[in-house]
Amino acid sequence: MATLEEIARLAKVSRSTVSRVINNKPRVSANTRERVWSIIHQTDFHPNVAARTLASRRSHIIGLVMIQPYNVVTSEPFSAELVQHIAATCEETGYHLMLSLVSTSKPNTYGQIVRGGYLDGLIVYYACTDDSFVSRLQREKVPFVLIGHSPQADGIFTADMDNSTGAEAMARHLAGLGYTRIATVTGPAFAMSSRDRLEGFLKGLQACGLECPDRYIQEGDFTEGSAFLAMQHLLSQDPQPEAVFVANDTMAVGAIRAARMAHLRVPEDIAITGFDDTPMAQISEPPLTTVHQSSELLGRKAVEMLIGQLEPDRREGVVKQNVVLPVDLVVRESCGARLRLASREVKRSVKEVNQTERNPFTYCSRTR
Amino acid sequence: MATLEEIARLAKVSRSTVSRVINNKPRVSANTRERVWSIIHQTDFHPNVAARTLASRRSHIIGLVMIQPYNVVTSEPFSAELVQHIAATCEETGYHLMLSLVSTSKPNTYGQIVRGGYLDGLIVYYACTDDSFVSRLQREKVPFVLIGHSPQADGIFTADMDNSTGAEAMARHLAGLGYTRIATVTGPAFAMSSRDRLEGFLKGLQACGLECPDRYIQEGDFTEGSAFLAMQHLLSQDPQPEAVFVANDTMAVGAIRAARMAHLRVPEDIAITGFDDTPMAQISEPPLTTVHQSSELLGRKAVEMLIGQLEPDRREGVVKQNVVLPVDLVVRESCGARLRLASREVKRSVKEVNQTERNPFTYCSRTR
DNA sequence: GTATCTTGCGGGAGCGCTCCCACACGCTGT
DNA sequence: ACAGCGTGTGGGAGCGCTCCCGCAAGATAC
Repeated sequence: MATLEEIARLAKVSRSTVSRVINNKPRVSANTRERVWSIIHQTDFHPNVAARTLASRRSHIIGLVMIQPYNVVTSEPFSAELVQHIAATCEETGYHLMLSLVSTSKPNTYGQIVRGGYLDGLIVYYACTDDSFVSRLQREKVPFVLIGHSPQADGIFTADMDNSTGAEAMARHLAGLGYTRIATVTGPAFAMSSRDRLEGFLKGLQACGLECPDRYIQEGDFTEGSAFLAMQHLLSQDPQPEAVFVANDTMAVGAIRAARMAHLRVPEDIAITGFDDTPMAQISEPPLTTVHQSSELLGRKAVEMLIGQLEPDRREGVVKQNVVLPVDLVVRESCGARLRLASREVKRSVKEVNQTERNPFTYCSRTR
Repeated sequence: MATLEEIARLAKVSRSTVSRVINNKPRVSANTRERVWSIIHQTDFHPNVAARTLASRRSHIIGLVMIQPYNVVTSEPFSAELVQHIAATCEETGYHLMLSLVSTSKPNTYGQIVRGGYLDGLIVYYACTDDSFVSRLQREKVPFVLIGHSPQADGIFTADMDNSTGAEAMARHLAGLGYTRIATVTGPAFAMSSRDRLEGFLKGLQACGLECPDRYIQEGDFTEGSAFLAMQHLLSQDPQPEAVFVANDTMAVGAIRAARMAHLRVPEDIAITGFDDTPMAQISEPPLTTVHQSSELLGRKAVEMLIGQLEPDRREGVVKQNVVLPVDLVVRESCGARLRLASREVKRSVKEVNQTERNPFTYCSRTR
């Protein structure tokens, strides 16, 4: 494989000049520049990345760290899509993406990944609330962006979906339809997103003058099976809930299955809603009312924020440290209007609170 | 960040000795070895990867190349899982994984990815039948493993699921249940796996003395929507098929939806089967009879085969060039026994052909 | 006319490793 | 006694780049 030296020889210039041409640096005459490029193309020359990295201390590689087993790519379609979009955005911006699965069971991978010094920065997809990894990155001043957020988020860059507002919108939507006994199946407690969704949900209910007793709150782990069990618990309560906000689509499908098994019709006998708007939400029977979040937006934003740190002059506009991306409520058939209509106060409250929203969400009916 | 030099100074030895210790080379006294390791641990030293790569010409990074848009991670859960397992296996074997999405629209990424010379090898996840990328790798003698297979597969390493045998088993299973008018919704024609599945399906029918007229063969593109339309075409045929072999689970769900819309019950009025055994297959109503393939097995095998090429002495046993991994027929509720029983000849044929199988598949009833 | 600046280019010194060779030392064999 | 060998260690060259400095030649200023 060719080297800079060789290209220089062929173009009858020096190594330095070839380097300047390749890196688009000034102080090369148009003539020389063209001659060098032509040789480069002829020989299909690509500079050796290792040498370049060693000399310049920039690898143009960013690492995507996913904590295992929580972020198992496959466990939720949203993660899979996210990876996809992060990879695509990297490719577009001239970076390469290194995929690192960090196991919570053997945390020694930190050194391997970070200290080798060939990653320009990291995107950390960190569902957990524990954050020794994150605080270490912060201490060692490694450039990184956290997907999600952290309790002590001062000084770190984060990009997150607005889980809280999404859940809040859903609670208000259900209240607005006239449901009063509204339960929830949450995600696992260690996940920040679970907490946010629960918090938003409760806040939304409260804004509508409704309450959610503890027995109406069941924890799942984002898998279909866990929701099946959680739902059975909810259905055994007296009185039974009229609507259930399930913290993701996969689990919502499990909840529907449990409802069916108890001979309940959805949405006539019980309303069930999801979160994520995965393809499954459309296919499910009935199609799920859910909260749409854009993995593309999140992925792009995260990469953009990281590159903003790495290349200050490439930064477009002001970069916020903590970005929260808007979500959309998507109304489908899995919850219908209650026969008994919502009380006047609730309606007013729904309307009112919606108007004073910081992160405005749009109601859109996406049916297939 | 520390360097070898510094460690050497602290341990009162030379750079060379530290290097020998780190790389586990012989000719270092136990005493020195221990002293050096202790310093390394104390300082949390990790050798600079770029320098190492430059000097040794081995990066311990392998690239996973996925052709876009066909291999969109998200489009099928199987791909997402595969990526996951490849990444995990790399991590375990001391390699790192670089994720490269190659767009078919701008094929110039080849140089970027391969010619930079910092990838030890590639795993190419290449669903397409076109293979300019592959033949170029072969020409330039880049070590790689192809997931799937290629028409001119001589001299290249491939790992693939036994799509053909899986589809064949499914055809025989349906025939054995007494169905005679069996149709299929195929995957896109450009994908090798689509072709293999169709081929195996037809072969299986033939072995049972059944035929599949062209109008019973509809092409989909592995998405739910495409199968919905394809199924509507099939249902408009006269006579209607009694059973439909759909080339993946996602599409099978779409086919069921179309059947329902035509007021047909599954499996009573029409049997529908899938392929892949994704989580959806269990959740679907009714649960899908499908073909299980292990993304873990495939991912591990591919990495293993690549490392076998990169490090001949690490190779365990004989390495086959073209590995075909077995699949399992999984019987669930989406196809039942036909009222009219299978003819004696068909039964005999099913039994007979199953016994002479090269890649034995197991029948297992996985119900939830 | 000399002094100063600009533009275009070349050469040298690294970046932090690996790998080869040299060399000192203790051991065995004749 | 000395050659021959294996073992532990150090030093130098080099991997293929980038980046700094130096220098020639022309342009501009006084």
